[in-house]
Amino acid sequence: MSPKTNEQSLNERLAARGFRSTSQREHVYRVLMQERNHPTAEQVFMRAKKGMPDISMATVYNCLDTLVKSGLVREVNVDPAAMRYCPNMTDHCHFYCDACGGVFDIDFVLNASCSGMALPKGFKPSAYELSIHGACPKCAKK
Amino acid sequence: MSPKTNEQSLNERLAARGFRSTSQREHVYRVLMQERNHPTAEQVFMRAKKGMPDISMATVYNCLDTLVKSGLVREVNVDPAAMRYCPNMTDHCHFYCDACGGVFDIDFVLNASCSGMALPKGFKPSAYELSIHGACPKCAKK
DNA sequence: CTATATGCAAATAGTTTGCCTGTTA
DNA sequence: TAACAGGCAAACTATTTGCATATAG
Repeated sequence: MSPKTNEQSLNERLAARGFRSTSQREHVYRVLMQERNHPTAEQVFMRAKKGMPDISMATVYNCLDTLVKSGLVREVNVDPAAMRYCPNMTDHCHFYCDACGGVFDIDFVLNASCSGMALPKGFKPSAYELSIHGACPKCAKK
Repeated sequence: MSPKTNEQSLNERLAARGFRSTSQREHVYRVLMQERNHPTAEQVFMRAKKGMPDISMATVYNCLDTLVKSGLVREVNVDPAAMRYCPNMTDHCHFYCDACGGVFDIDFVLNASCSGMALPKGFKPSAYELSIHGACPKCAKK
């Protein structure tokens, strides 16, 4: 993925939902793509300020919301304290390390044989989120 | 399950973790068992006040925390806005209806063939939580 | 040009904390 | 009778809102 491809995809995606392309939205998206460790909104804010000192917290929340609505970013909710954001839109789930607090992407598709069999008639699922808690490889060694 | 069996189990469970049995804890647990629709802490508080008008919000949070630590109640985190609580400790996941906001228990066990295959070496899982978003039978009809 | 987005600060919601009093084992 | 738990109110954190200004299309 070249940066240019990402920018194009960003603009297209925003436009597709009727959102304007702004420097703040591009910047927040770039911040998320740069360091993909599932930052909280607060962490995104602090990183975003480095390259754009005048950006405000409210704008970061607005941008994140817009990016989520445009399908470019996904909300992750492993930690009850604060929402975390992830620009990886492929099917995957999240592993939350209870020892170090880290969040890891796990490639994993809940296929029909797993997810469909016990869902009672009438329920129409639109999204699955699987969170796994435990110890990451580094913490498990101790 | 008779009420007496539950009380015994409650006291035993609390004692097993070194917690005392108090009327507030028993009451909060009874509230959760009575109407199992995954209430928020606020909703538990309002229901608890009916039979115990002097109970405080902080005590409700304390009791919920104690019950969770005793393995009698589980935290459910489908809705980012507020934590929800569920006294159903059997293996199941939660279906969150985006239309009406309801939370439904779905009997579902993530068995080894589903959950184990893609987890990279080194990760030691301790708990899984699967949340499904979509429309419940009632809302899907519209 | 005009609808939409930003920046700021104040407001809100959920949850936690401190401190003193009450209760359990 | 200690250690633990509850009540109350204030504090804290994450997020949202209102409003005036700026900007994209």
